[in-house]
Amino acid sequence: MTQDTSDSVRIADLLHSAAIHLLRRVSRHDAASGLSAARLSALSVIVYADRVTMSELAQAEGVRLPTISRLVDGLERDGLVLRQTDPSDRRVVHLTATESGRHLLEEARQRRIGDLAARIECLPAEEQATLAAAAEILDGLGK
Amino acid sequence: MTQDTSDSVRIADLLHSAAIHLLRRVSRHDAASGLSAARLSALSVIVYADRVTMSELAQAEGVRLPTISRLVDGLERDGLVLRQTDPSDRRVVHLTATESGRHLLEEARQRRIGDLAARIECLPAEEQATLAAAAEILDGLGK
DNA sequence: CTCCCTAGTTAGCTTGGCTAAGCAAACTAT
DNA sequence: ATAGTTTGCTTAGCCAAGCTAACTAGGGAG
Repeated sequence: MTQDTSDSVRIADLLHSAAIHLLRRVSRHDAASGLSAARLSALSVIVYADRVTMSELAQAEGVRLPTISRLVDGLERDGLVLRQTDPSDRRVVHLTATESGRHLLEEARQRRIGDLAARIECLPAEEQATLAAAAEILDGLGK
Repeated sequence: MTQDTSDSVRIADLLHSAAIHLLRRVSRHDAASGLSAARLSALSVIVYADRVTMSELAQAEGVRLPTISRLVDGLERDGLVLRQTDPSDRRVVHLTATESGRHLLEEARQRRIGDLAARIECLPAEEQATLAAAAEILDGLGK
């Protein structure tokens, strides 16, 4: 029982630090996109959700509505996303990525994933399997 | 060969998204520290490195020197870190955390790890082992 | 001593975070 | 209906955090 707790704390610690290092590493390529970290992250949510409201995006980014509003101003000005007011409830604004937004994000994603995949490819098959299994478990953990 | 590549891309993709979700989740507790994300992250580097120069910190954070300089101004003003010029090369500034800085960081870390550990603890032992193994592999991957 | 390089800081800008206040659309209730 | 409330977003105004360019000061090479 006490053992269970200290084990999970140890694992949590390792995973936490691994996640930090992983993201620090892959995000070094993001500058090539020409977008700031905040905009790239918001664009990513919009692209993968296909359609989100301002409020949903704010919550996903862990940021307040006014922050998102200005961030989207920038993305819209750059032609990466579109605002569309919902006809059935004219208070809500839906966001969708433009073709150019999707394209830009896909390139950024490939740079990140490519870096990581190249290093994973050098691992023995067994370790690759462990990583894949762990990723699935973590996915479930997020509820 | 082609299979190897597409496998590692698939795994990279899963891990990347798992890392993002993991950090988004645990960082929700950071507001309780009273520090901004940038300051908390810088403090964490200083505490774990024990002693770093401004340049080292800038590189670790993926940010330019002037940004770090002002960030450290804030941390110093809050009594969380100390600047000390190196006597053997008076151009370089070493940073160390104060007791209060270390304490604040430790609390923030516990909030993050505690959240994660609690969820890991609910997993079957086998899945916990997989996570632990994966974390070790990822650690090695960062070189 | 002169020149240049390196480490940090300062200045001035833009972007990204916040709260408070505003506004219009959609509810609720009398 | 219409008065009041709630909801979703925007605007305004503040401060922190990012950048580049320009400066200061210490070290090293000649």
